[in-house]
Amino acid sequence: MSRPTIEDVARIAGVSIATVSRCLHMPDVVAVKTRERVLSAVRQTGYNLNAAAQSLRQRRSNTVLVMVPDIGNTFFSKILGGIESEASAAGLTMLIGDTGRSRAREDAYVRYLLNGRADGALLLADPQAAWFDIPTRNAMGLPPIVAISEIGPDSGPVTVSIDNEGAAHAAVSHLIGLGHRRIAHVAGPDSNILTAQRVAGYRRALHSAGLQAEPWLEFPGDFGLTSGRAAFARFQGQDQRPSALFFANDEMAMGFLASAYAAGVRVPRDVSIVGFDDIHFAQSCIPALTTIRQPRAEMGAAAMRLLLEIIGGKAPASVQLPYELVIRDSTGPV
Amino acid sequence: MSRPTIEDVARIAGVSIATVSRCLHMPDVVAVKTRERVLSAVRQTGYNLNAAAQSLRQRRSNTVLVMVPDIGNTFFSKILGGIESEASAAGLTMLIGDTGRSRAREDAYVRYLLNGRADGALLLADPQAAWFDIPTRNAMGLPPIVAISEIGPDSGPVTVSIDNEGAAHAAVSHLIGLGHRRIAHVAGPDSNILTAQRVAGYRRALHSAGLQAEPWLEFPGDFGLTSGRAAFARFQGQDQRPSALFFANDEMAMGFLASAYAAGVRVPRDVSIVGFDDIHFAQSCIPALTTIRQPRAEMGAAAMRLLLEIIGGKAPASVQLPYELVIRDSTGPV
DNA sequence: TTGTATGCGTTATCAG
DNA sequence: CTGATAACGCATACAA
Repeated sequence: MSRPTIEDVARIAGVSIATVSRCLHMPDVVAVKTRERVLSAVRQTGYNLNAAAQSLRQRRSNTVLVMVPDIGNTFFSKILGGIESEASAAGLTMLIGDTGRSRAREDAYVRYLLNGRADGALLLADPQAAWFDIPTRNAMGLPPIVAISEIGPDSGPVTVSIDNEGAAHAAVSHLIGLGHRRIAHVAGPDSNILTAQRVAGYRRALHSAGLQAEPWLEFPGDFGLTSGRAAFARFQGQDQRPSALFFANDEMAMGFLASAYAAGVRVPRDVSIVGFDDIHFAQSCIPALTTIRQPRAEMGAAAMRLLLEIIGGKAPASVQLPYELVIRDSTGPV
Repeated sequence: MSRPTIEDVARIAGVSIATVSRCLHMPDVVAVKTRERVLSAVRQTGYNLNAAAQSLRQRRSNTVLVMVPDIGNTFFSKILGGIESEASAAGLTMLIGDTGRSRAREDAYVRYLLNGRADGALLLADPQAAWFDIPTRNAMGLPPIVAISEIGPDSGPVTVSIDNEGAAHAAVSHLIGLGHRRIAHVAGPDSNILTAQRVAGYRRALHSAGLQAEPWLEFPGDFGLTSGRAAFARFQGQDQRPSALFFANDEMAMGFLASAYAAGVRVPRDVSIVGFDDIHFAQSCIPALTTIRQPRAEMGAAAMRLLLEIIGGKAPASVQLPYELVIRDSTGPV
């Protein structure tokens, strides 16, 4: 048997479909007795609104799509929490699409958006394609997009971010303040816009202290555990070992910590470590990780609010939120 | 300006809307010249299908909804990967809904499903409500649901899981084999069905070895880092300290490890630790964590395949997948 | 190979 | 307060 429609309900309640619809959306405009009859018919049939029909008629879906590059990356979870709370407060359902940084999957979600299944989107990563060009989008009346964090300042879309360069500067300055002079940086992947910003902050901090930025102190990385382990191997192989390392994210720092521990290199006695992000596990690293906290829930919430404004016809400006240096046990004096 | 419709395309291409539709869905049935005219008109207008209209007409949405209890829990990411690959192979878009184990949010996603916005759902957690009662659902022609892992055997829905009791038994037997006799278990939350299964396996393993299951060796927990730390506090406060602990998940084990390290208690020298799940960070714990690996990608893929079968009208049986005891460095002889 | 016409289930407008 | 009816944009059966 097939799904009951509004018509089935109407017939059973002995009213017109218009009245049923009103009972569902503006209950107080219909007579109490009628309303009761209708609602009872709704229960009796197990009726549910057909979203496709509703959405076709109303020209909106009451859904936001959040495109995430990698759900497995714990960094994103709290952002999602912030988004969700704002979204549901506005009566929207938040749906997450995991692009896996794959072009094909990203395309699939973009199509989803273009097909009108979401009223707008939040983008948590550098898009693989340039489909999001804002002027074009707006001209065509397409659903708006707000980007979070991993996006360049000139990319077009409205953005929520922190001052990545400043944060990197603060992290490295903390190490310098502890007396470190030979400080390495383990960078993110070249393809990621954040990488350049954090490298720039690292270099600027060195310069501010009258230090040279040495190429051999800039380690490659890809945000993964393994590249943290690789960084340790490289660290250990060097004649002039750095006394401190600043990592472009926490996960790489954790990989380094694991390798260091196994090799008998102690943190912070032998080397100081600073991460970036303050992910959930940073507090339970051994030792607990000094890192840059991004206000993730706030970032998500702010982005969602921006999106709602845009949907509402306004044209808000991008937002920059404050970061925080969280000093734990992985950093110490030289 | 508003979104172009199929009619705009038809007008510009000088054909009927039926032909446009055919160009999009059955291109080879339309003359090459016509097709070219149409596709060019599509490009020119920037036309995109209206999913609501299509879905209303076709009575399906080509979408699967995956309900996750907590996106921040790294355990779920690989499951999602497995689901995604099967889903996209079948031409379906995978959408993730994060219920946050909240009844209200779960309801929102269930409504989403009931409203026909997804053709089926995958449930990665114990539902908060009993809305998923299968016989009722099928009778009403509602979208099918397949559950993964965290669900009781009699709950109704088709399920993909591992033998949790057997896995717990294997973990504890491993400890017993190493000579441990006083073995504690840090359990999951009572509300979670897995908790009882793993406790049962723990007890059975003790009994098999002629040991008593002592209530004071069963620690409460909630799957969070903090309850792992609490377990350490309790462990340290005991007169007769266990020589080994089996945790109902890796995250709690990690919390324990961090506290133990800080207190100078060494693993596995002073105490052996076994986790459950083999999450991403398990290999980078200090020391690397012995744990039970669940074939997460496979579980996701299997669940998706089951769902597709059900959507296709079949009535497949539940599936149980093999687990694996991964022995790393956190367990050693007494 | 193409066009015409109908209906998918709602919401909103307009009368009554 | 309630009912009839016209879109919404598309896919498809049927006719040409």
